[in-house]
Amino acid sequence: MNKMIKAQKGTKDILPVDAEQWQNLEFKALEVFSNAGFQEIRTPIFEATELFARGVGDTTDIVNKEMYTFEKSERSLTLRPENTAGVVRAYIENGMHRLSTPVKLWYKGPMFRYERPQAGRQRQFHQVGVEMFGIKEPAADAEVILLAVNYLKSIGLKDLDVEINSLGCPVCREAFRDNLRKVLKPELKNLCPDCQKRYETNPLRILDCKVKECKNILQKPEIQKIITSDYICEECREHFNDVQKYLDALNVKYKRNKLLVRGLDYYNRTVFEITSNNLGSQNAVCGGGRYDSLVKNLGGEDTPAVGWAMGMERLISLLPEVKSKKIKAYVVSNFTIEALKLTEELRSHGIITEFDMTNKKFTKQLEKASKVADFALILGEDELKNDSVSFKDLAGSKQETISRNEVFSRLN
RNA sequence: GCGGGUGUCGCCAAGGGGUUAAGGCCUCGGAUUGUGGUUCCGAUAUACAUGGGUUCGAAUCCCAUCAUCCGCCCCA
Repeated sequence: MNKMIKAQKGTKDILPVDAEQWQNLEFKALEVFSNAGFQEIRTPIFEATELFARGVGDTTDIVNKEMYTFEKSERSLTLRPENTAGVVRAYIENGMHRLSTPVKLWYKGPMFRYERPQAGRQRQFHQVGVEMFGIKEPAADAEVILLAVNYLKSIGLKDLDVEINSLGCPVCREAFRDNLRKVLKPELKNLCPDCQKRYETNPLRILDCKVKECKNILQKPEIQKIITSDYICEECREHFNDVQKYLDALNVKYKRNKLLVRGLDYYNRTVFEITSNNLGSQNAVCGGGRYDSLVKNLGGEDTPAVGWAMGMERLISLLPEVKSKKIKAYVVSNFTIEALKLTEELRSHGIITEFDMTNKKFTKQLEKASKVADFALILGEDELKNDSVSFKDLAGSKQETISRNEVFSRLN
């Protein structure tokens, strides 16, 4: 035998047994998002590397160490690690700011990140997500969060935890960042190496460091004072309060998590995450927030936006397994032409039908039928003479001979 | 990039140095000759991740590599 070629590390085949689950997730997405006025957009799987560097942010891990980048004709291209940047690019490039506001889009598809695979993490994985452009008001944040909750409900996931926070705007966040740096400076040497880097690149991320020493340092009163202070400015606070007011009115349960800091640079104001306790350490099924400056940063009109993405593999791992549907009817006959014709006729009536193509012995065909189908339709010499069919319920042992026409009503 | 666990047929597995490496499931073939789901027989024509080493002898002990899983980082 030749050497086996295997699926690459961190990639998986989605086999027929799983396909039904995937189809259901996709179908429900179409249904729920359309209902809320979101339209599907499909963007390319690879884009100019620069799009992600500028869009996602060049201090992020995603851009720094996780991108699948390759050169072709002296262009640097990258397999998309997420889809917000791509959707924003398409929004700008296609002049979608001229469409009536808001522009509401959703997408699904594979994303690629070069990381060590583990539970709930693959190198090729799938996300479903929504983006809404053109609305700066907090109602947009609330609608988008509600949509996430509704989608999860529609696929059968309830009781997940919604956490929200506000990162403030560039102005107030910068002030907070400076304060944080100031108060952390004396402890800089005692922070873990990662946090020492974060101190430079994104000090907010130090807040959710899991290293014990860092956690202890953060407990110091003078540091706590900064962390717990409501640093965001008046306008940002009002925005955030409204978001919460709307969510309350919509009966969306959430927790405020002051340490929630998302890893992508483009977020401002509202950020949120939806997590589950049943996922191991990769516990987020949904992450998102507002990104009011991204469209402008990527060369478009200044356009506020808010959106989220969910990891489809993680959703599926939370869902109970489904048994695949059985074949409805199995035609048992040694008259191949007649079996073919009856099968085709049943299928044209929308009945899932198979017949035995190998023309095996009667008992063998019936044995097969009992394994894969609900009903056997026996078409032998006698039945052919009378233009009838023997209709056998394979769950029990009832069998009766009925006319051809009756078959369809029995099976519907 | 860093830590830890695990690799025996398509799947689940037993065996922890000694002649043909159990068993179960699935699949396929056969027996019961127009009646299946039970039973019985048989097959899957060289399955111990790979490469070294120790040994008279290795699936079993050692080393390396690879794969996979779990955790860190980060994210969905």
